[in-house]
Amino acid sequence: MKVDALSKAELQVMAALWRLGAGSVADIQRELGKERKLAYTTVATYLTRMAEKGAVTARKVGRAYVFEPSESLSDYRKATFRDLVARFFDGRPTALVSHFIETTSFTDDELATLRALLDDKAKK
Amino acid sequence: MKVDALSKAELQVMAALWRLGAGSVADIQRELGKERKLAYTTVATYLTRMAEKGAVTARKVGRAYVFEPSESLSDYRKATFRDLVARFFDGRPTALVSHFIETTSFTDDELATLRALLDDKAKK
DNA sequence: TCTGCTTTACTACAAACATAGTATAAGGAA
DNA sequence: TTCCTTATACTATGTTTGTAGTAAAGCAGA
Repeated sequence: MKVDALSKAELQVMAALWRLGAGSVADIQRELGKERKLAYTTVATYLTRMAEKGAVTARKVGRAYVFEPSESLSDYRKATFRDLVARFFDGRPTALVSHFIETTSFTDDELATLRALLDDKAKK
Repeated sequence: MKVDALSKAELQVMAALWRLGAGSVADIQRELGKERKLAYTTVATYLTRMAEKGAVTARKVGRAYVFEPSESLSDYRKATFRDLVARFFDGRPTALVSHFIETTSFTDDELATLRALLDDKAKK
């Protein structure tokens, strides 16, 4: 938990892990390789640190460890946005929604979709 | 600019500065004091670093320097959310709004307000 | 069994960060 | 002018981060 205790580089590793679901150092390095080129041992170092911090869990599978995120991406996202809403919108999600509605330009389709969502909400 | 190049501690100083608009080391230390207790010289060190990074500007007023944010809170907020939208919602603000509408529970009043906002948008 | 890969363990090291002390200068009170 | 009080400048130190190398251990093929 407490994923925002991760450094930038660690977060990127975490992102790769979220994409994979789970994986070994080699898997993760491969997945990262698409955008970020890091030595195998560098990735291993990050993973070890992250395991110490409790951000990932490691279980031995045969010769190697398989790592897994301790927190799901959606939980992380939720926590991140809760923080942001707290910081910028006084903790009121409605304020955030208002802000974005006001400052975004939508297509007619998008407007319709959003309205439908609100109607749904109202019905319940 | 480029406020996300600030470290956590520096960001807190920045937040205090945004609240104040502008202030001397002493002012900022006082403002920070409410949540965060830091030595005067520590605050001064941060401010100096931040000035080097260009995140704040310093002008000598009498004996002391008065610091001022180089980027407004609202610009910072804008940039922050643009990043977040990019990371979590594939760059589509609409997706963010949808997400929040779906996951937030609104009062009737709030729903009405949001709907009114959408109507406004539609009219334009 | 010997030889390679694969993988972990341990170590390294420079840069950035968090935090603050000391020294010194400058302005105001006495 | 002498002495406080502020304020800045410079220095310091422990920690975290970013990045990776080396050594050693285990298993797989020849």
